Amino acid sequence: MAVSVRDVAEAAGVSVGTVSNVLNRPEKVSAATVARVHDVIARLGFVRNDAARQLRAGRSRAIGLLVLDLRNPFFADLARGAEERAAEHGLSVFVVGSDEKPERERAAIDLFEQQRVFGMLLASAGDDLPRLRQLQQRGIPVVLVDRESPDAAVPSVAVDDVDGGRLAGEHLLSIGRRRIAFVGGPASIRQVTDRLEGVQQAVAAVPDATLEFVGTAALSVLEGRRAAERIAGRLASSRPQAIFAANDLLALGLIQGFVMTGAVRVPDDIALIGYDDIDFATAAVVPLSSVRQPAALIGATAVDLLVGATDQTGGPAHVMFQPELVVRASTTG
Amino acid sequence: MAVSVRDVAEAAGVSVGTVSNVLNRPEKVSAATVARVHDVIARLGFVRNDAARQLRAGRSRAIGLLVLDLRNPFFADLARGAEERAAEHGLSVFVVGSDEKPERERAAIDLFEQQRVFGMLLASAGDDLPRLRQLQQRGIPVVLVDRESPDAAVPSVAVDDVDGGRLAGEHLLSIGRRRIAFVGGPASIRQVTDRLEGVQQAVAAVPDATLEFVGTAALSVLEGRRAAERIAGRLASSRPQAIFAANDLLALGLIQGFVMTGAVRVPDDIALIGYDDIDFATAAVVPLSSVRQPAALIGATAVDLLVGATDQTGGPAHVMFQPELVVRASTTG
DNA sequence: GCTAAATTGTGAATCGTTTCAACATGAACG
DNA sequence: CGTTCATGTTGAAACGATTCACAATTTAGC
Repeated sequence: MAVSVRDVAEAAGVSVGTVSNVLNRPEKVSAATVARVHDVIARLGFVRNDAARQLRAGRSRAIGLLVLDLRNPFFADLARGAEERAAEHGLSVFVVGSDEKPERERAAIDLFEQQRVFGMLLASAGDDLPRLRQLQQRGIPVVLVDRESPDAAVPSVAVDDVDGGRLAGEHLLSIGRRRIAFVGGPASIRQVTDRLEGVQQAVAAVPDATLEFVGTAALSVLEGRRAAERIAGRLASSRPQAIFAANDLLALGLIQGFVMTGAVRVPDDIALIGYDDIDFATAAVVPLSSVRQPAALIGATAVDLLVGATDQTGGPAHVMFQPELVVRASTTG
Repeated sequence: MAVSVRDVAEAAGVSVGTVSNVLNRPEKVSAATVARVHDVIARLGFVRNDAARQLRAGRSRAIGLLVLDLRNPFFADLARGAEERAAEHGLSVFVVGSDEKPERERAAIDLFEQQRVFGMLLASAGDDLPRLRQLQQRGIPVVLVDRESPDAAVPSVAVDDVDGGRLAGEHLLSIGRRRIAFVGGPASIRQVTDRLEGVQQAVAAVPDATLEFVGTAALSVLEGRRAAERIAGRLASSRPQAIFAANDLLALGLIQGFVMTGAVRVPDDIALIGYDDIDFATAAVVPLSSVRQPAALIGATAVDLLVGATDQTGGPAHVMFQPELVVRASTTG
């Protein structure tokens, strides 16, 4: 059906080896032959078959990127950063979202392995250390993204989420709030537990401050709205004075919910801070305070680590970025 | 290096053909052999090589999905809808963003072709009809997404953008505004021109109404903010009374810009409506009116068309959804 | 004019899986 | 006992690009 190197070779009156050389090492072939072969390629509409190249080469020219949630702008930015950097290395990126589900995560990693990807960037919850070691042993480089490596042998690029959580907590305390609530979940997600730990530390340092945990089923706008309804449904006196949401999607959902019920004013009744500083945080009803992470840079750096990890033989690298507090109206009051 | 069927066959004392049968048609193999082979597979850590399967099969089990902008939640939703439906068919989806750049679009399509994807879903600007015909001729099914097919032979699933534009325009006129502005661009993007055409029709139907075109370099939050600054910088009397933004990202940027400059109140001074009805529209400073498109459904339907297009031999299908007006505070006044 | 060296080009082997015609083996039947 | 059938299993061919040792041709050097 499709045109192959063999067809091209025949039509151009050369051997398949020469066609391959024209494609991959044109300097090894006389100018006249290169031109002739290219003519035939254009005329016949020859398109290289990646599967065959890859089979021969042993690995693919694509990177597998697994993210927690494609709909979260933070991960979209991260993916774009990775894509851009990968393109500079002549690689492409295969993005898959796990939707926070461990089984989808496993399925994606299996798929990547079957595809013999160049390497994997894992920005999802998974704690399957043995699996990661196994992948490395099988020669597939892995970089953990947006999460600190639990194992020194696995390179990682992350932002210090505990520190970010502390930053958020300290900020809420600094504006005089004492009854703090952390809204987030499920606890299987590392980012959630780290950020919670950070705010716990901050709260523990102030004698009369308390921390409440409000669980959610996911890190989505919808779940935020639900949490808001639950909180607004309580007696005003038992509501928290400030909320730290595990990410901006939740935080925006919370604002939405509070506005809809009308019972809670932000920041007067409850101050609110999110995490990630996505574009939409600025445009919210009440512009949202947040903890910023350099999403695109994280993605780009992860690709660099992956490429470096295969080139040089130095030990695995661990890059850690510092989160940055961004104060807006939702915590100004 | 890696374990192959040959290794498995040898270790299990069977032929490679039998190993393949165990993997693909276990009912053809005796239960004892199936069990033995599976044991060996687990022990040796055998992982199928997709490249080899694909080379043999002639095509990949992955769908290529090209979108205009990965960071736009509308496309993220669309991608998720496609991914989910594809999974039901045992297919995976390779999502690539073109960032509105024709050359990146071409590169992505070339990549898909080299990968011998199962089919392509194109939700990007491209008007390269000959290329599409060529792909079809070469046996690669193509479905145009979120854009009406300019060629009956190419199946498509879309929302009537002209109608959506008219809906938005009529709504702005119905609340008494007469000096309307359309903010969007570049004009190379079909969605932009279609929506513009729709609002033009609506405006043309009302004698004293006028339409102004305010161009942007991209459909992003940042570009929306810039446009807002330009508009807010004019004399109040020469500003439009209502704005229809080509999508919600732009609209949210406009709101952000207007709030920052403080010179323009929404909707009192300028009413504002966007397009796509992304999740964040509800949570905006001023909840944003919008024109809703069933993003996930569009993605899922596109996959169905692709799968159907290869199965049955009926003519190419064209699915058209109707957009829906969603009125919120940004146009209530 | 002859040899050594450089330049071009060749073609068979290879990657790992699937397919399929052919072959055992054993059971069922008359 | 010989034939037919069903059930399991085999092994070689194919998919298409790349590689690499080798061959053919040209150029350079003396």
